[in-house]
Amino acid sequence: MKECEVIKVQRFNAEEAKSALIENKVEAMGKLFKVLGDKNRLAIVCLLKESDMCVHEIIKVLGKEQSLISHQLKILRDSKIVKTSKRKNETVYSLDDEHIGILLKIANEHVKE
Amino acid sequence: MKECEVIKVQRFNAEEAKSALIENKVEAMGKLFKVLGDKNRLAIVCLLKESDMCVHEIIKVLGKEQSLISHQLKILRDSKIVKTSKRKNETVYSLDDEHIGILLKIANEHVKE
DNA sequence: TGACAATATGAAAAAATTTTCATATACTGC
DNA sequence: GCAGTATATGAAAATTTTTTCATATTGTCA
Repeated sequence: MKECEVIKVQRFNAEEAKSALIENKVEAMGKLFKVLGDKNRLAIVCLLKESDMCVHEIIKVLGKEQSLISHQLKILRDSKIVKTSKRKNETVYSLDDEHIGILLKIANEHVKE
Repeated sequence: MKECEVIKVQRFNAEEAKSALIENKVEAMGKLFKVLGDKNRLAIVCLLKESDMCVHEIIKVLGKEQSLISHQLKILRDSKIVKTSKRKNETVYSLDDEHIGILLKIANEHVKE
């Protein structure tokens, strides 16, 4: 294969580009985006951005099955996107990290156009 | 079902919460995150953040099949995350939107911890 | 125009994810 | 301890997504 024009012009170094990818932690970022890329999980995260909530309430607002919400909450917990606390026999969920709120804000701006 | 404690305490209104979700354009945001949630697509986006590139070069850096990259580029195009221009018989890809760069930066910070 | 390089695309195969169903666990108040 | 509420979890079913394979399209240059 012949080297393409752009490479020649930019004197682009493939190895360098690839190591830049590693440094950027593409894999971990991809996992984060993937978790936020499910509509139920994202809805949960958006709700929690407004207010902490117990599982029961999330189920009520989203109108989905308890089991489904519980599974998605586990994925969100495992991804360190949400955290929990206990109140009597309820589990209260909240966002774990302020970055997530910012991420939502930027994504929302992108989508607005 | 009995109303849970958190609801009582916060006087939480489910309808209000649900309409907040619509306003936030959860669905569109979810699609954006989903697109960025694939490791190959995200790798492409990270590369393009550093420098515009033709398809050939992307393939070389990522070491994947031409067809796979081409399919993923189409998804990125359709999502308005990347745009193209022509240079002789090559197609040069670049990021379409400055928000994406910011999004990557925030996501990277979240992941760093 | 013909040959080749670069990229795109449709459809099938392979893999991963989401959702449901059944059931388990844990905690509260009596 | 018992009954009931709240939440979690494993595994199967359903669905979606990713990857591959074969082939098509488009542009360049001799």
